[in-house]
Amino acid sequence: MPKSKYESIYQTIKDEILAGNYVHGDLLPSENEYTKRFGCTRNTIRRALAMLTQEGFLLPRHGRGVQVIWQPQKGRNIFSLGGIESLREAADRNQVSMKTRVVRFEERICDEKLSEQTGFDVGEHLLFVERVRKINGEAIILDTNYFLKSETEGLTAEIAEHSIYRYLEEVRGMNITTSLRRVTAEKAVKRDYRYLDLQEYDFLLVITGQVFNSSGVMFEYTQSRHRPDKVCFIESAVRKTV
Amino acid sequence: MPKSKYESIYQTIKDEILAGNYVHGDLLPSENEYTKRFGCTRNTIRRALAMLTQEGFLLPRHGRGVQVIWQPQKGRNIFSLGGIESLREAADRNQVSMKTRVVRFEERICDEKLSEQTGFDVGEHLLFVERVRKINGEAIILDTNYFLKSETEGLTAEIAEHSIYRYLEEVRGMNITTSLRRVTAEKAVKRDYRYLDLQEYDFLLVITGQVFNSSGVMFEYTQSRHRPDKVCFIESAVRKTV
DNA sequence: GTACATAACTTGTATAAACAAGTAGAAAGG
DNA sequence: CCTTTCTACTTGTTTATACAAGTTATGTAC
Repeated sequence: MPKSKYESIYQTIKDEILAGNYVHGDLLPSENEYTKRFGCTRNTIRRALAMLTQEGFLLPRHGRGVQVIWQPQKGRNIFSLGGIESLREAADRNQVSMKTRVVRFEERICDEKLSEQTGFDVGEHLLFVERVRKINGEAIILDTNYFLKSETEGLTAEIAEHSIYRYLEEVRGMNITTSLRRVTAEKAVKRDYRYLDLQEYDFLLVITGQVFNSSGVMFEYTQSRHRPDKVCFIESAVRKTV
Repeated sequence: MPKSKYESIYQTIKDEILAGNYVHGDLLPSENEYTKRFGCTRNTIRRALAMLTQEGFLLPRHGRGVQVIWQPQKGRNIFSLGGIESLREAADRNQVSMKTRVVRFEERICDEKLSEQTGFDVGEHLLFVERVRKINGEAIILDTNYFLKSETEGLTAEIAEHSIYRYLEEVRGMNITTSLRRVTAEKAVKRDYRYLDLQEYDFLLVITGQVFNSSGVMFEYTQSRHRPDKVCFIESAVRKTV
């Protein structure tokens, strides 16, 4: 449950947009109308609207109002880059069935080469998890995670089959706060061919990420390799008018 | 020049981080210290810091302070997905030489199929521009743009060789405000092989975008096809602590 | 009728202030 | 010496208010 006012207002308005209450180009109710409806100040409303703007739902226009520019995408499964969302959460939102198979689950000690790749310190004890994600029956995604061993005590392969994030957040009470992601395209390697239904494709869309918890330590390095026809990543940006 | 206080504070602090005044993990001065330094309220400081957090420079930690988590990347040219930045601007920032060659510059009328792809209305008069970008001598990027003809009167092939955005903003006084971007990986097609130095690669990292001006009309559809070894896109995200 | 001023909206920026909640170190107690 | 308590910090949320600036429609003067 959202704990703050602006978060619950954000969620409410977002739900209304996703439900199709507004068509592309419509103006939202004005900020003042929202203050009456939600019983709060303009600041709080503006904060919620700013989040939705950041995510590409809205286009505020000085003096006129706030326009809804969201339109549902079709064809590919959409994973928004705009927020930290686990694959499980994204799959639920896209209403697709996702099955996870853990193919490797072992402890590793970070060496020079791995440190270069992941950003962990040499000698650090890591938990290495490799998972295949089946979406609607097809093996589409190969997920590789390195977790800081010390922060993931109690994590089992069985839990990894479901949602690791849910475990870390709900059971261990960890707060995942910030992540940095890089998007690249890469040639398929042996492991991709071995585990994924690549069809005619010999390349993958790769999302690499470092995740920080609220203690400020980087506790996860992730690589997510996607068959390119089934996914796309969306992002919105707001240019500072110079 | 930044017109608002929070923008100039944002720029000042960002410059200090990029200049290397703080190393990975350092705490920034507290918000209260910044209010004294910049002579403004905490809200204004927080707004500037929020932007830097959004871009992945900072990790604020409740009760402790704001940690700098930025570290310079190496290897690939980085194009941040976090802001609307033209290729020319990104190239300047990465200090690489970029040459642009216009290979097509013609008027088109939007038909059914093009409308499906770009989101423009059928019958709309469009300006179609195709450009090859050479970075450090290699043809790396194939750029395809469809502009609303009515909004780009006076645009010539010669201007397109430089920066279209600079022209639109400085000469035509247009404000580019919001863009929606999709990231995918796609198989190379004939035109890619014809115009780009693809080397052994047979696929591309593709960024597709719709750009809205401050009048709220979508006035540009962009597709940018990149040889995958030379670029990567980075993005930061902040998870709402549930 | 057309042009211009005006009024009533809208969003954008900034200040000021209060309290909540997390952190860390000093002080006090055993 | 160790533990607990308190205090002084930090960031996080929210209210209230004021004014700036862009848009639109209305009404007035010509």
